[in-house]
Amino acid sequence: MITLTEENYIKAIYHLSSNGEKTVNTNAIASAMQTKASSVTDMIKKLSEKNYADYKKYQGVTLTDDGKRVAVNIIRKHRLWEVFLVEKLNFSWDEVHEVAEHLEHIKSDKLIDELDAFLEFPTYDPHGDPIPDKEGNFKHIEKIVLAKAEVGSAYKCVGVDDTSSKFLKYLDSNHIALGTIITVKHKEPFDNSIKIALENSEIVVSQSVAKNLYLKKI
Amino acid sequence: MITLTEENYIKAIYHLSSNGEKTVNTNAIASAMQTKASSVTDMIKKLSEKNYADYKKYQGVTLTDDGKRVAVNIIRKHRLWEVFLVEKLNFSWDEVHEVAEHLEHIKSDKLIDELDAFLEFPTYDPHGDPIPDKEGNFKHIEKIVLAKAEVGSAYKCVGVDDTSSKFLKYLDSNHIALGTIITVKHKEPFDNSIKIALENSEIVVSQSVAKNLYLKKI
DNA sequence: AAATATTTTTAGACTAATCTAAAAATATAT
DNA sequence: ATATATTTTTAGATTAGTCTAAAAATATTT
Ligand SMILES: [Mn+2]
Ligand SMILES: [Mn+2]
Ligand SMILES: [Mn+2]
Ligand SMILES: [Mn+2]
Repeated sequence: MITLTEENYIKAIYHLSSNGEKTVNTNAIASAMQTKASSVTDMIKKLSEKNYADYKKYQGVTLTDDGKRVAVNIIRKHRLWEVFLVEKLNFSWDEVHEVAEHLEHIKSDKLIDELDAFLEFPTYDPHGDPIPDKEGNFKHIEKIVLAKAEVGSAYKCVGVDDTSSKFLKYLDSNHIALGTIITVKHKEPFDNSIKIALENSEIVVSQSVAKNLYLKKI
Repeated sequence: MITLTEENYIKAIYHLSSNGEKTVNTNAIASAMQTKASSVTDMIKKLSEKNYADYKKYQGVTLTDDGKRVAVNIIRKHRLWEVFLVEKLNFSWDEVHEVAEHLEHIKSDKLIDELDAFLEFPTYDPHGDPIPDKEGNFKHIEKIVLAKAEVGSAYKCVGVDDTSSKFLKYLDSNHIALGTIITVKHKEPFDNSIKIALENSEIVVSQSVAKNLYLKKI
């Protein structure tokens, strides 16, 4: 039996290690989980005992194949529920994360497979993140961050790094959504702000915005 | 903050007291919750401190208005999710209970109100049980148990007492569902079995079946 | 290479929910 | 009314997850 808390730690480690590869520090996990390093040490010992993680004292932690499987499955559930909330229950993209954080822990294979079918097997969630299929496979989307885009080129908005309500509402109020076409007009060296052209307007976005918006060249 | 465990106890007390009226014993709760009496004592003390229950030592427990409100809200969520699972995700009525047992604890008013609307405000769940509305109101359905039905009369099947998978599958295999028309043919005094007529068949059901099937005279 | 700073782990304590075993209260039978 | 049985409560442990404070290991400066 795997507990809800273990699942959340495994998911955090997975995200911090960019897909289960590189080792993750205790402090990084503590800050991601909003807890203390001592709690993390206890938990990674447990995950290691249960064979979800490999861990050597003071050397950080990586997920085992079992651990990665668990992580990807929770991410699959999280993202499918997010699609459900937006597509069927009139949630906006800035409202779904918190609820999905809980729904992702409901344990029923039939539930999630039927939900997947009901939603017609979506491949991306409302934030542009790919949804793993039943076997855990998903394609890594080709994307760059706005901060690295080149002046003069046109891009399509395909995702966000920060999924906080604040950031998503900022995008809403500036008429930026997934699929929006953006042309980079000017990069200001002084503060790294960027002037971009949308369909009917030109706006200047700050460096923090530019680092959190994912684009694909078109 | 109310915990998942507290919610489950409150729901159990509500069901055992037939809608929060009469007092409920420690042992009854223990057996409903599949736990020990000593654990129940601890929990009802806590519920009492949090003002969800009234409790005097050795005298059993009743729910406060707050406790009843919590119970009805969980029941509303449980039954709405059951409808969702059957109507949208191809679950059968014997598969929904376990999953709904978990989904009922997801805390989001928007989620449940939008789900209610998405399902077009259903008034009964897949087992014939009424679904409380947002304010907690629901009508008590007029119904009798098959064991008390009169020979010669015709009834409509409107609910079940036992919602176990075993019983529901038994009904499926005998072509009895909500809405099925049943005519009582004979009551056997020897073992209290009952011969009933369905649309195209006559079957004999045992006393245990007769005590768990709810009917409405037509 | 030693001193200092940072990170990580340990030790010990706390809360929620559970358990077993024993004590206390209540109910039932003689 | 007394003895017996049943129910309920208490006392003391246990487990999961968390915390603070101190110790140990590792990393960074000088
Ligand atoms: Mn979560
Ligand atoms: Mn998402
Ligand atoms: Mn439950
Ligand atoms: Mn039901």
